Amino acid sequence: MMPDMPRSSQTLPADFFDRPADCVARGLLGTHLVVRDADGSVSRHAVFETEAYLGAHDLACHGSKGMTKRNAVMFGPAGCWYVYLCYGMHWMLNVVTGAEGVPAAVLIRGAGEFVGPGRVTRGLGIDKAFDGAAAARATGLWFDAGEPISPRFVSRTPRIGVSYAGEWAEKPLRFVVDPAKLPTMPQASRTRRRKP
DNA sequence: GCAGTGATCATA
DNA sequence: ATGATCACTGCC
Repeated sequence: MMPDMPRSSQTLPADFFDRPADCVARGLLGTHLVVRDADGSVSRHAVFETEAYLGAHDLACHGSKGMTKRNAVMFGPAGCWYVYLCYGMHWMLNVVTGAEGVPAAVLIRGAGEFVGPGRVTRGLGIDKAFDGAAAARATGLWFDAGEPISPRFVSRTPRIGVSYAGEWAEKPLRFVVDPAKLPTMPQASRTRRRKP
């Protein structure tokens, strides 16, 4: 290991993702999504919102319908990108988790200035070209470790847009770094409501 | 509140 | 070949 490499620039290894998706989704909060553009410049975006899709038994997970051409990478090794088009317009960025054969992944819903999964990919120029690639420096899109986020700043809610999934729609598998709970980041002007 | 948008998948 | 279905966003 490089002796002077700061922790914040350590690339998350593939085995970071070889865990249940909810563990990975929680663990990704506070890490940095890093993208290298064509000109070699690199930008970093702190992850603040994720969702876990647990596997074949999770009725909100694409993998619960069996393997198709679209979702095949979910069944592959952990640490690969799963990117698909939603509603004909929005690319969804996921990272595959867990053992091979288990169709699980984590959706990146918010990072840096980008609020919402479609805005993350649009802002970072991510599309189908990354589908199936490894989350690693070599592919130009990866995660670096960041400052760990204390549990007191993390909220869990049901996942967005999966109401078709029965009881699975209600499971608290969305993870959010709640800006209202962060003492170091003044958010008052953004969150304050107009007085009646 | 709801239209836009097009790949994907099941059905035939 | 056809139709339903979307892990969403932006404007009404």
